[in-house]
Amino acid sequence: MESPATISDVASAAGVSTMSVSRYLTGRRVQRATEIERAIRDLGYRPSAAARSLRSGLTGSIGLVVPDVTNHFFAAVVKGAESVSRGLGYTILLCNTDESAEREHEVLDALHGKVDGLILVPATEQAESTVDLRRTGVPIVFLDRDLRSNEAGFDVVLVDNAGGGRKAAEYLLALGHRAIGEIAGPLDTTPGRGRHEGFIEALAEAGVEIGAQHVQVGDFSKESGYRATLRLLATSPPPTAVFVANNHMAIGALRALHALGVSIPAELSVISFDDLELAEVLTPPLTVIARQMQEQGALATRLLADRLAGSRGPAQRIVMDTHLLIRGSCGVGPARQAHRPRRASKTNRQNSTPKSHQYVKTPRGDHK
Amino acid sequence: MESPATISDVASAAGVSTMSVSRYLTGRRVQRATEIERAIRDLGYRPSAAARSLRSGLTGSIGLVVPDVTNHFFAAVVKGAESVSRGLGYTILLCNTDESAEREHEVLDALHGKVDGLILVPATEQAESTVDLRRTGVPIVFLDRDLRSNEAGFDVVLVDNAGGGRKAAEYLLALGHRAIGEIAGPLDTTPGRGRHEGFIEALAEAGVEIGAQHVQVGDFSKESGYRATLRLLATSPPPTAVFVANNHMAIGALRALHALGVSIPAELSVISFDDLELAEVLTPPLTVIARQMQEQGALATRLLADRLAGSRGPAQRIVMDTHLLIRGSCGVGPARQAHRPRRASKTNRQNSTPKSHQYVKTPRGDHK
DNA sequence: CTGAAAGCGCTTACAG
DNA sequence: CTGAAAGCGCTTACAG
Repeated sequence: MESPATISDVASAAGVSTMSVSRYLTGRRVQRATEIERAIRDLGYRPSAAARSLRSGLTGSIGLVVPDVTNHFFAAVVKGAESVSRGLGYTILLCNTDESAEREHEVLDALHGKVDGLILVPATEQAESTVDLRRTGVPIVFLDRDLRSNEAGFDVVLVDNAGGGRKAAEYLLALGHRAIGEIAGPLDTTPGRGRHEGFIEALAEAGVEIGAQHVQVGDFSKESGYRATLRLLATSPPPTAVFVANNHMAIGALRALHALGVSIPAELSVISFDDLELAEVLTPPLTVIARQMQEQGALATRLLADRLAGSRGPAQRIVMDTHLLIRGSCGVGPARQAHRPRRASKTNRQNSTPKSHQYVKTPRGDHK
Repeated sequence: MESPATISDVASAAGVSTMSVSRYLTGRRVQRATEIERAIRDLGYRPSAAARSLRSGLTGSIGLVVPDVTNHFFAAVVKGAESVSRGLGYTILLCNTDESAEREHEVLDALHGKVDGLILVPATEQAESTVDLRRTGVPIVFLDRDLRSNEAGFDVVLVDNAGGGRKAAEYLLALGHRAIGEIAGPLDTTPGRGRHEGFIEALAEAGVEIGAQHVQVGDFSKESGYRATLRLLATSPPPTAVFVANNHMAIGALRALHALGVSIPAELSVISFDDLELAEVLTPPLTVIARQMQEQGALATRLLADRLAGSRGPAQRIVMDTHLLIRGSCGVGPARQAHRPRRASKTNRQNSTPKSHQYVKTPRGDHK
């Protein structure tokens, strides 16, 4: 394999200086444009990205750091970001942090000097990492999660977490639920805390108290959603409805409910934050708080690109809206079931929940 | 913001030459190691990736080109590749092609000079693109799809598509199905053709013919799976079982069946190639041909890394195994239903399918 | 409009 | 082990 042609090779072949070739490449007017063009084609010349980068200090790349691409939300974010960035001439360097601050640190290290800017879903809200981030020297846009103290003035593209949690609560309340559970995300993350607070606030405003044992905190993983569901069902009395704070925990919750043969919504109403790809073909179809996922990635990318293009001004804080997608996983609660009042049995504890709430393993998948 | 420290700054501060700093950075023995170390820390020195890249001709990055990250299979591949590559010190440049050869061309162009090697899921099998690929000059590993004429000797990491298609067919045959349909992928792609051929071959060996109208070809998208399902159900008589050749078309198929109120597996048995995240909580749980998805990305990355490390030798062709995951979406077919023989009504055409196969829209999600 | 010179920040030979 | 020089392939001023 012969070594690739350089700008000098092109210049010699075209009988001009390297400067003329450089000018031609950047679209400026040159005399011997045709000769240069032919030389480039004949030699198969491609400008060296490394040399350009060294000279200009620019890489033409954007770093995108997410917890986990296999989470459909982040996959959608990546797609939105990739689509916009390609349109603007940037390529995307993708990294997973697996929700680990340590990995995040490694990853930001590995990205140093390889990107002109960063879109980051921080693994932790701790301000400590801010110090590291300022050091990177490149513009950063936070996506979906903020830092606890964002004094550094980073741009952020969030979703209205509190509003989404509130919508979930209000919907369940309107259906007549009063014993309402929550599978919350980590309370030290923006979406975990925001969704939780909006949810709890709306319940409180309606005068509905949620027992401590009805708030089970997970870590946004499927496994934690599964375990939290088991814990929730073991309470006495168990809730008649549950809000699951993200898609992966919802998948875990659905697996647990399926394994236990809990009927949705007859025995438990379920609503999740973020839509699932198969939500509508589940039995029953899952009711969710949805949002525009790809658009969130696209927005963050446009914001970053503006900064890269020199836009100054105060840090932006974009909050995208959520919407309630009513499908079939939430049923009418006790407060609206006049003919079937719910009995609050104070005597029944732990292993002796009321018969109607006993979760027994029943065969599934054999009914039509 | 002051400009970042260079190797010269470190050298001055430590009272040595830039060469000693360079030596120190590459882990070789130096006299004033402690002084250099302190200077690096004090100045917050980070070597310039661009300068290193220009000098060494290496980028420390791998390009990963997939059709669509929001497809769970490719997301898993990305995760596997990212994990392995980070362990080896590479970062991942990710691009989507949206199954378009034109976009693939653009993307490969954008990646030129930014990566040391490429993991590519080619949008098309056409050999024509091979020419372009050789021009890139970097090692390439094909993932999941091969080129029609891979004379160029690229490494490939495939899954046993024909074997998977065969397993699906054999399972449906064993259940007693004889009127079997297929929603195939594009026949000019490796997985599309491979799965189709394995499937058809197994049916032929069993002496079961599949009518032309029972093979509906899609483009691997959800929408095409939806439409193909409608076409399949419009045949007369419709099949009693269907094999869907990928995950996204399976999602589309499930949506169509759900919309039409077709009961699975009573009216139609369904098996898909590639598992779905919610497969087990569907009603009924979906039976699939599964494979190790992340591992496929990881394998391709290791293979590429070996090449980048100088490994020569003939092109490798790794074929990963599939396995049948029996859940609940396939029922017993006519050949094993002695008490309920299936009537082959030659007189019924098109708009007059037998009553038992009339697909009427019925409400869903309200049954337990 | 054009070209000779300098330099972006490193590392690879080459002498000491 | 150490350092002065050269050069990777471009582009930014600077003269003509």
